[in-house]
Amino acid sequence: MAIPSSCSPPEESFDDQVDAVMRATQLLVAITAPAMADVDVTLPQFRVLVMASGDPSLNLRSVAAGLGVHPSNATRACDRLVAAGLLDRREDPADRRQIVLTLTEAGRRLLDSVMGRRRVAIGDVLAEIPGDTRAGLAEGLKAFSAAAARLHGVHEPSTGWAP
Amino acid sequence: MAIPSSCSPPEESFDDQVDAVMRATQLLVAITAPAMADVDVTLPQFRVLVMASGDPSLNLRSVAAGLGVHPSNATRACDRLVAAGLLDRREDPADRRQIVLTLTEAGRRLLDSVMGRRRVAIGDVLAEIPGDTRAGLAEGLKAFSAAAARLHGVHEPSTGWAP
DNA sequence: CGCAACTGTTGCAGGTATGCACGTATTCTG
DNA sequence: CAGAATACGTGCATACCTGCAACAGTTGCG
Repeated sequence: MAIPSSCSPPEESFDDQVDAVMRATQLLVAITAPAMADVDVTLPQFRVLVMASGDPSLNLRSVAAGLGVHPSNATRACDRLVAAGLLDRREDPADRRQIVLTLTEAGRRLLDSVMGRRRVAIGDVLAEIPGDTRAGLAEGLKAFSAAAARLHGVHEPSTGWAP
Repeated sequence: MAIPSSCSPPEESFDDQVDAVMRATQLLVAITAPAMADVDVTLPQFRVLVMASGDPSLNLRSVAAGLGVHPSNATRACDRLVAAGLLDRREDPADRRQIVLTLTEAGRRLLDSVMGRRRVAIGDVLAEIPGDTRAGLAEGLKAFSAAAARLHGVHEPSTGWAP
C-alpha cells in the first residue's frame, strides 16, 4: 500500500484518487461492454480469444490458468471455439503433449471488430475532454499501466474483460 | 468522434491516447477482477447487486434492461439472489405491478467486500506512481467520468463488470 | 528401461443463463 | 367501464460453465 504522505499540499487525498480510478473503471467498462453485445461468443470464450491474440504459443494449461477454471473446462471451451471456426489447434512439434492454440482469420476479425468498437466508444468520450487534461490523463494512464505490469507479472494477462 | 486537430504540437496523437486508455482499461480489469474470484455469485448476479446498490427503487424491468436480457431471465436471476439471502424483494406500494429490489445486509457486505479488495488493488498500483503524475491522472479520470456520464445517459448504469 | 510428472481428453453431474410463448395481476386510457 | 398497456411469473427447451474422477499419450529423470 505505502500511502504516500509526503505529497505537496494534499489538495486531493489519496483515497479520493483511488475513488476516481474506481469510478472511471466502472464507466470504462460500461462504455466498452456493449461492443461485445452482438457477438456470438460467451465471455469465457472471448477471454480465450484475447489470450490467443497475445500469446502465439498458447496451450490449454495456460487457458485454464488464465480463466481460473479446471483444465477440462478449458478443453471444452476451446472445442467450441474451434467448432465455431474462431480458433485453431495444432500439436506442438516440440512437445507433443501440448497443443498450440492460434486465432483463425475469423477469430482475428471478431476480435478486431470488438476492439474497434471499443476504440470508437472511448474516442467519443476522449474527444470531449480538453487537450491538456487529456494529455495528463494519457500520461497518467501510461504510468499506471507500467506500474501495474511491474507489480502483476510482466506479462499482462490480457483477460478480455467485458461483459 | 470529432477528433480535435487544433491541439498544440501533436506530441502525442489522439489515437495514441485512445490506445493508452484501452490498455489501461484492460489492466484495470485484470487487476480488479480477482476481487470477485472467491465470491459465490455469478457475473450477472453480481451486476444485479451493483445495480441494486445504485438504485434504491430497482425493479425487474430495469434489471432486464441493464443486463440486456429477456425479462424472464431477470426474474430468475433475482430469485437466486433472494434465495441466497443477498437481495430482498417487495411489492411497490405505489404500483403493485412492480417489485422493488433492495440489497440485504449480506448483499451489501458482499458488495463492500469486493469493492474493498478492488480498492486495495488499485491503491497498490497508484502508490507506485509519482505524486504529480498521479494528480494529473486523477484529474483526467474525473473529466473522463464526467464526459462519459454526459454522453451515455446521466445515470451511470453501474454495470458491475468483472470477470 | 521404468517410473514419475506433465498435458490433455472424456464421462458424469449439477447449476446457470438465455430466449420464447403464454398466462396473471395491475394500472392506464379513451 | 372496457380494452390496451405494463410488469411479472411459469413452463419449456437449449446451450454453456464448472468441478471431479478416471484415463491415455508424452516427456524427463534416475
